[in-house]
Amino acid sequence: MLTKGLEDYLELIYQTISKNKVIKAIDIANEFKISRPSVSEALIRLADLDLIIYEGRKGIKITEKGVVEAKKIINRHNILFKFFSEVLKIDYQIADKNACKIEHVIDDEVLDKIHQFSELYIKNRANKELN
Amino acid sequence: MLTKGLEDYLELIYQTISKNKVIKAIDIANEFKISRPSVSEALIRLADLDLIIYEGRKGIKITEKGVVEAKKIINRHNILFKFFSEVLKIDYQIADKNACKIEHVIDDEVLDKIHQFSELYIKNRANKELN
DNA sequence: ATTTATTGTAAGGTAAACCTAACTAATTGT
DNA sequence: ACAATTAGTTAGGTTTACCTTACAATAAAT
Repeated sequence: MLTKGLEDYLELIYQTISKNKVIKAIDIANEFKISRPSVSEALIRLADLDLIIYEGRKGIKITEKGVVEAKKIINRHNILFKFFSEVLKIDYQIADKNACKIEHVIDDEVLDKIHQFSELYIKNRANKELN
Repeated sequence: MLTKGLEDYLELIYQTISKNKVIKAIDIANEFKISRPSVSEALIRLADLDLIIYEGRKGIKITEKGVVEAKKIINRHNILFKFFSEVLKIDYQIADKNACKIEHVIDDEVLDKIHQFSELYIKNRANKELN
């Protein structure tokens, strides 16, 4: 299973590549304020798990499996972020920071309920405002 | 700062003592499925932080400071548990398990909002049912 | 084209939170 | 009372996720 750190790195890799940008090991080091050797190690681990293809300076590519995994993580993040910011009206930065921490520990069953609840709540609120 | 593990152990110590029961190192080991030496070490650490008074076989006592800290943790747990079980209608066991994990990472600001939201939501639902 | 700066790797270290095995002290059963 | 069991400690080991220092390879600047 993927650790919190690896999930974070994969998330950033996917998001960067999605924007047609290139991501390098040093970008991950800077983003998460960890050393270059630690990133090196983490990337090798992600490659061992077939989530990325890592060829050092030649670049970082994400695999099919990596995309699936990254999307799962981002989906968790987005559900939590939406609930925090739109339902609870929490400031974006704090909503994001907490989504980032909770996305690694919450069970799918709970996440699904939050998702359903959020959608319903936001829809109902919108209907109410029409009257 | 208290780590996840130490928070969990302190929580159990407080809850057990609150019920006028005696808690021993081995109870903590059994509850969390960790070894006796690991508990020994953790209790020394909690004592170093002035959260408990630990005298080996003579027993574990909780300090004023420990009570304050434990109550904070339990409060977080209860807020999350109530939200999960009463608002989201999640099964007790899963609600408890997730509260247990999230209580260690969530920010106070988010917790407060969840608390307010839960109370309001439950109250409104009760009023609706009266009509 | 060389020098300089940047990026990545290798080697080895640290701290946290666990572990096992072996020992000691205290409690319990007969 | 004393043997057996239980509880806690000591000593030393493992794993994970970091770190620093030093080096190698590539890219950029002059």
